[in-house]
Amino acid sequence: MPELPEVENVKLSLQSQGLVGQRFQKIELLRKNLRTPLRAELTRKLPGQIVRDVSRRAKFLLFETESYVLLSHLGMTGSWRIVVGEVTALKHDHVIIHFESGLKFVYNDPRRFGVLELITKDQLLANRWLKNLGVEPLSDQFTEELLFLGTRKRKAPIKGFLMDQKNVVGVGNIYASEALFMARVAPTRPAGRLKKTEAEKLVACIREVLHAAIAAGGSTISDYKNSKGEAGSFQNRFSVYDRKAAPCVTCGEPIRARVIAGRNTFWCRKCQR
DNA sequence: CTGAGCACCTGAGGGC
DNA sequence: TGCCCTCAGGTGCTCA
Repeated sequence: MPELPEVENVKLSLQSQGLVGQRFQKIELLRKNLRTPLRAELTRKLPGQIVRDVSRRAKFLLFETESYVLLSHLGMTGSWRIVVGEVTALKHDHVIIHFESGLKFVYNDPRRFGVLELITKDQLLANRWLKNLGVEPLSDQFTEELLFLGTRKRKAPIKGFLMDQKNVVGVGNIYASEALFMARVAPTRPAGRLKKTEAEKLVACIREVLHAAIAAGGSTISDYKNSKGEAGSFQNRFSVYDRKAAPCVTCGEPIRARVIAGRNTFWCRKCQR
């Protein structure tokens, strides 16, 4: 479900709904596992803690309290919703968090590829989910040098390089295709054959696509919603993603689709080289 | 080290 | 209507 723009919008909607400042009262675990075990320490350690900050690192949400950080990854189908008053349990609700204010915070995830883990603050850098993550694409650290030098001698397609979270984070299957289209680089191109000027262009296009998608509330293909239940609209502006055989928005050539780096990939063979 | 393929899981949609 | 197949926004593991 969610790439960087969607996770960023979940973060923003949670902030606007007043999650920061809420004090945990009770945590209900409705099952034992998501992708990893839901540890019972969640129910013991969080009560009494206050949410001090909600942030995002790569595709993870970080709920920070005085002593801990609650890490949440939405996998493909995870979602958080805030409920005022009684919770009507839905299918695939797995965790219900009660705050002292009466607000409820509910995690739903049909495929259960998500992750929810509590760590202490001093474990942040060493944490297994966070320690190997690459640079944030919207930060100053994501530069053309990094992309150019990082891709030298890489033979695999550039699209896979962009989706590998060890290199740059937050870019998934949708935005890799969209950014490559905007930069006019074919997703099949061996990463090491990227020219310097193209690396520069690609960095700018990744930023531009992600910013535009964030501003549009993310992309809702089937079920993505922010914590207020609002869908995104960037799917209406896809240039290539999920547009197999449809005319290229630039030249009219039918959009190609093929599995690259393990995922269905869309591009224009005329515009992208 | 790199890169490819598979695994995890449920549900939606298409073909028959 | 029902069955079977394929595919889906992610990512860690194993193997060559």
